Amino acid sequence: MPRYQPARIEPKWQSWWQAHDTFATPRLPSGRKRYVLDMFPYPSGDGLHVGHPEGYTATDIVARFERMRGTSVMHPMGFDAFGLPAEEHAIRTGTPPRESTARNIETFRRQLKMLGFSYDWGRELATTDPGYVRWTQWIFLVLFDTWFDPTTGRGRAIAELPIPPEVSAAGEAEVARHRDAHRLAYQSEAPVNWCPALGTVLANEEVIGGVSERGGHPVVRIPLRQWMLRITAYADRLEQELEGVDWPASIKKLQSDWIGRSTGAEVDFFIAPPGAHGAAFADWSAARRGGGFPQRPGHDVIRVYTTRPDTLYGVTYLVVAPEHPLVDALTTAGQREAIAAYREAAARKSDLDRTDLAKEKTGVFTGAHCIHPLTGAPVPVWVADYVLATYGTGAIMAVPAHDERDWEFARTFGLDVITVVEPTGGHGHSGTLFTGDGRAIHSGPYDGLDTRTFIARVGADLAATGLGRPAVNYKLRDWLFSRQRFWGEPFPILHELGPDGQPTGAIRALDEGELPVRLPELTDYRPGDTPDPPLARASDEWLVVERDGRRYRRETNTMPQWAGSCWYYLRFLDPNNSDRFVAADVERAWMPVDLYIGGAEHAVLHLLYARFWHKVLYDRGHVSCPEPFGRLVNQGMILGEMEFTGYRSEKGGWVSAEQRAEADTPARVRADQVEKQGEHFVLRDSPRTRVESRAYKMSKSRGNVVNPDQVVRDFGADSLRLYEMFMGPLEATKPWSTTGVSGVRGFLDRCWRLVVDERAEDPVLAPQVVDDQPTDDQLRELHRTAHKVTADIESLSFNTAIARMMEFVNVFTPLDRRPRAVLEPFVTILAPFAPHLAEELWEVLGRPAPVSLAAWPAVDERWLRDDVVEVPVQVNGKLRGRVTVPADADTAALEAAAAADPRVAELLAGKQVVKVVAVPGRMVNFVIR
RNA sequence: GCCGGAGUGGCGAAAUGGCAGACGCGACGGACUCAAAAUCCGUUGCCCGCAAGGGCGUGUGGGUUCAAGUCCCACCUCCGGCACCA
Repeated sequence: MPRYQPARIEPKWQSWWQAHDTFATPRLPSGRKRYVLDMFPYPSGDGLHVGHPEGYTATDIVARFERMRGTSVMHPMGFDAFGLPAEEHAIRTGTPPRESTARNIETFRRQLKMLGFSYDWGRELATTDPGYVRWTQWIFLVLFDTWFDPTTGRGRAIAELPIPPEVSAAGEAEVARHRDAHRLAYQSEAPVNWCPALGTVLANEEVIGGVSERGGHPVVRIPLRQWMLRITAYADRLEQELEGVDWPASIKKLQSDWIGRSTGAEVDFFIAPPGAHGAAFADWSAARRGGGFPQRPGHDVIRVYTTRPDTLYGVTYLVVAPEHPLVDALTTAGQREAIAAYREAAARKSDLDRTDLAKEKTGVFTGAHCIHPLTGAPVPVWVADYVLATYGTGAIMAVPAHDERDWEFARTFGLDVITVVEPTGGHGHSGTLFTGDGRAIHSGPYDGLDTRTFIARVGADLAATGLGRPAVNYKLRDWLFSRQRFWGEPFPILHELGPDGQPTGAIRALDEGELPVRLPELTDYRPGDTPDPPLARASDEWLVVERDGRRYRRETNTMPQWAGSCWYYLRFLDPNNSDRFVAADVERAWMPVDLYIGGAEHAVLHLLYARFWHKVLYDRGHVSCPEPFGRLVNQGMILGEMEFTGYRSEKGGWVSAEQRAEADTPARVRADQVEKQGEHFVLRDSPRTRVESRAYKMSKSRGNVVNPDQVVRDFGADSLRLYEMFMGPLEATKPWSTTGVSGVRGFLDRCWRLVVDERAEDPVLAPQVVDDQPTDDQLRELHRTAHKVTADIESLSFNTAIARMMEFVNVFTPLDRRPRAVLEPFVTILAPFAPHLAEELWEVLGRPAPVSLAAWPAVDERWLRDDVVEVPVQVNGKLRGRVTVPADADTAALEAAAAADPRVAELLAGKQVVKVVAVPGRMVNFVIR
């Protein structure tokens, strides 16, 4: 019976922990605190994937380790439960999303408990809980009540927004409009991918080649009223405050690139009226000289944004985006038809397709010209979709000699190229592409200036003459925050209805006390014929409300899935608080998160959105720190098992992998049918046939998905945990290997036999476990293991920590007398990694449960030092011998001992020793001639 | 195209500029067994050699250094991300 049986001991200790509330966290920490957080999962219908336990085991080891060291540990888990799959399942089957979500959560919870994670389950939450939604909506109201004050760089209450006199003079409604236009949560008409055939709005990634991914129906981009969050106001802080957080440099860079700050200038180009434009331009420039550069461009100019105002003299044409508001006004009669056709084609393409077709530039001449602000020369205006309406001003000045895109466009359409920058130290050939910095030529008064000086000077000159101004732009766009979907948080917003039952355009926020706004009961989740969200079909009972004698219609969009995950780390601290989203003292005591582990797929969006919300809450005084996440680590992906793939021709014969043709079909080859030959694997029976070897991402279609339930059944939860940590570095991508799991299981079996008598009927101590005083060597082994494992957990190097424990077991397994005084501390070291086994061994050793809260062994430095060390002796850098010397032997002693080694002496005989390098405790090298 | 990351035994991997391959898998040999499994012990980078020993070896080519998997330069391959942001 007492073989190591995870199926018996794992459920036993899971129930014990649950019954004893072993991992319950107090409201406030005492002493040192650690907030150890996992990115919570979306509870999909497929259940847990082996990728989940990787990060979860890593944090669990850290949490358990810290607890054993007396740290107050916050280690919660919950579910990111709103989202599309549940809704699509509902459309297919009619099951309400709330039901399928509840079922999926149950599965996830069971699986997470089965793996023995030490979460405080009393803090579990789901983003779909009404008690959670309430506060998500409350935070939305905070965003709605906040404007960004550029003078202080902070968000402030909307009541503090200065109202210009002309606005207050225009009346109450105008003041409201002014406020609405400055809120961090605002409405705008943004283009969306609308698929009439499917009756739904699609995400960009659901549109391929202008048609829907599912069904291949045409998709058009239509403007639709949307909720936006003004994340761009925080762009600078989101970028700059990355400096203070302990994140991988690559993730910081990813975020910084995503924010994409660029500096340059905006310049206005006067639109030449047909006919005599000279005089009009002169008047216009004179007016600008006096009046300055207007805040918003009038209808008489095209405003462009450029990062290279030093190339102004090289402008040969302008381009406006197809959606640019002035296109109609610009287009001449002769070009009207061509422009209309072009714009319609552009509307059919998603942003993704536009960029996909990057090779071939397209565009149409509008027939209009602008006047170059510095030279007065006419410049043709084109419409082309290589210019994005959503970036900068939606219009550019084209400098084909110094911009690759403009260069390609100009070559396609035979437009002029004027060289105005030449590389410093050489002269560029006129009419070629040069995008680097250099020295100005053909640039009037600026000739000879280097690029940087030119940019500064022309910026000042443009500002002085009212023709332009320095400007900053971001790739980051405001966050499109509404979805035309059912399964998300409703907005706590009402739209006022006029006497005719139509919206007046006025909106009002619900009071805090009215939250949460619950989702209405619907029987049908299907999309309709219009882009109206499903909630628009709710009964009037839900939809229409009266407040203060006025009628309102509820907002029928819902929030995107990101909303719930933007602040869950705060709610975990105080999940049942019904007065506040988190109590202030609790927040101050636990925040920020000390260790945050999750997949790299959230490197940009989730982390950026959460940081944005956090900063707004910080500005408004609701949280105490500006950044939510201190140390961030991305676990790597776990791939399927390594596969060998051969190729067969149509006739059925093998084709070597490097010669395969399109028509050849791949075939799985078993590992025992191949062998390595040089760089490649070949078929054993046909050594000239190469086969491909690699591991693939796990996917249902490939059939290489590993199911954690199955692994637990076959090997136990502790084996799964330990294997995932032993596979390699946490952050690396690594292939699954079933034999690897069984190897780790073998180690746990050996741990078991180290302590337990396998031949006895009951779990009793092995006869080898004795009360002997441990020897010095045994203590050395123990303390070194403890020392190494401690350091490795702190650096998240779990694979080497486990290797060290294996060495320990290898040392003690052959011993007939194993001192309890060494085994007991070892069991505590094992506990964070294989907690169920450790609890069972602890019990067999007769110690009071739980080992999970036992003290982590103290390391005695004394046992880390060696008395004697063996150092390598090199001659000319080649290893020629080893000598054993006292650990504290100095350079001279070391050199003498090395020279005395017979083999070394032989090699040195008759040679001239040019130099000796002796590093105490490490090595000796004789350089001879 | 741009930006990351990675290339080390048959495989997963380890290695503050100082003995390359710890640890695990696999393989081979041995003990136990009627036998097998399990377990325990041993061997295992490649080549030459009976051995002692020697040579080669961390994607490729150069460089720095007494000493390079590790630092520098150039290149190749694979993986991931971004992709007309003016």
